[in-house]
Amino acid sequence: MQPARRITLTDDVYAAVQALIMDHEVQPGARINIDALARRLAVSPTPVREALARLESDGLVSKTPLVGYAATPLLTRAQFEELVEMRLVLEPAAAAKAAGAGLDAVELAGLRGAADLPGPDGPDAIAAFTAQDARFHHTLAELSGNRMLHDAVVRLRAHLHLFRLHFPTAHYGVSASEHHRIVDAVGAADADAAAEATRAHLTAARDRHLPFFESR
Amino acid sequence: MQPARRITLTDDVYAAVQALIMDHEVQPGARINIDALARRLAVSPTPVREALARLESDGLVSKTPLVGYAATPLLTRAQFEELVEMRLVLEPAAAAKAAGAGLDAVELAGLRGAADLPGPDGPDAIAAFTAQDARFHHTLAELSGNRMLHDAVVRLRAHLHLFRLHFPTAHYGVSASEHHRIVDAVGAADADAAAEATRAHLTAARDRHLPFFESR
DNA sequence: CGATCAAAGATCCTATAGGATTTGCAGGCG
DNA sequence: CGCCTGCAAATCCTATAGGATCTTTGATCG
Repeated sequence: MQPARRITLTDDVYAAVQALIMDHEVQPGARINIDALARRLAVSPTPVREALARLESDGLVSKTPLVGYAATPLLTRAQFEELVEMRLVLEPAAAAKAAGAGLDAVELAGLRGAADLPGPDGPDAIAAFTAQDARFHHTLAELSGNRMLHDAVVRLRAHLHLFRLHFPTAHYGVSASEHHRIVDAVGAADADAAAEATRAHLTAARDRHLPFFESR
Repeated sequence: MQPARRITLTDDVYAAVQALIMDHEVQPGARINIDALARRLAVSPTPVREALARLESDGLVSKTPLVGYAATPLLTRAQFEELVEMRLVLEPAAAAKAAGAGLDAVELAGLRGAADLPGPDGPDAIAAFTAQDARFHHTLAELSGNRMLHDAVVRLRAHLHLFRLHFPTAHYGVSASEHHRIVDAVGAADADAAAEATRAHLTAARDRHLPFFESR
């Protein structure tokens, strides 16, 4: 049995700062004061610095020497296109591998459960939607059986999450049916269909998000 | 003109530790003492700790709380297979995008120059071979025009480099012709041929490396 | 002879203090 | 009126010291 309690402050700080950025409590592009953050979290600057170094690798903050850290600015349209391209490379491949992996009933049920998305009711509907959508794509990547592939997908999700929360007009319910098409193909062990369904979902999602860039 | 002098110790330490691991001056799996490393590099533990945090994100070291850091152990056969799978997802896509990007003569010449590989003569022939091979795949990923794709490929190279140096029987000259097939396809702006040539190269390289696992 | 327990050593983790650098603003000059 | 120079404040960066934890070694008991 593990202690279940966090042992290192660094991990706590890492999670806290990640949440801060994800929830836009610190605006994109805003500078991050190490000392202030340390006081706010009631820890010393050292673990803060360590956590920020890890977050820099994840691309959530950027560091300029002798100046400080800053939250990564919002994605430009070009970067967004790159992100979609990258997802189109990774996620169809993950879906295909999951389809060919011979999943058992439990794994398939878990994926199917993650495919459903919450409706537009309730508080924090946007956050709930985003979290559940992330869970589905995470699970799909995990079921590919390739850990490196999974990690790469998770890495990208951070950026997408960041982007979406800032343009909160999510499209409830639209993605769910597309998700289920993917699940069905995976369940049928049809690798080509799974990849194709994933491609269709990603391009559709891309087109849904694209209008947000018109206003900038 | 840049100061050319080190601005942050952390970056220097990061590079130094990376080199230490890449050159196997610290054995895979060996523990890394923070204080000893700080003394060796003549810096304080703080920047060392910061650099190690970044290296952990890169997967070159692993941390166990209250115990310390350790160099990542050698790839198991399963992990090696995963790595190849991952490369088969990323690099053909990168080659295809490079082929469709309409490269100018300068860029194409740079890629062609990187495709040649040094012969088995001279000191540090293995290191030279590995470095040049890395440079080719690096350049190819960069010419895809997608920064995220490029970063992902670079991230994987670290692991492969680690693996190869430990099994130093490289296959000089074999890869070069395969490299040139890729360059030709990219130069002809034939995306499908570029992807296929890259796939062929990667699977061939995989088969060349596979025998090393028999003896373990 | 093997296993268990205890204590010493080493190491990591955290906190605090001082030096160096950048940034912002005020004042003077062209 | 605009631009530049100098100063002050804030911030980051580095170094050092102390507390907590794990690992290891040695001795003792079954």
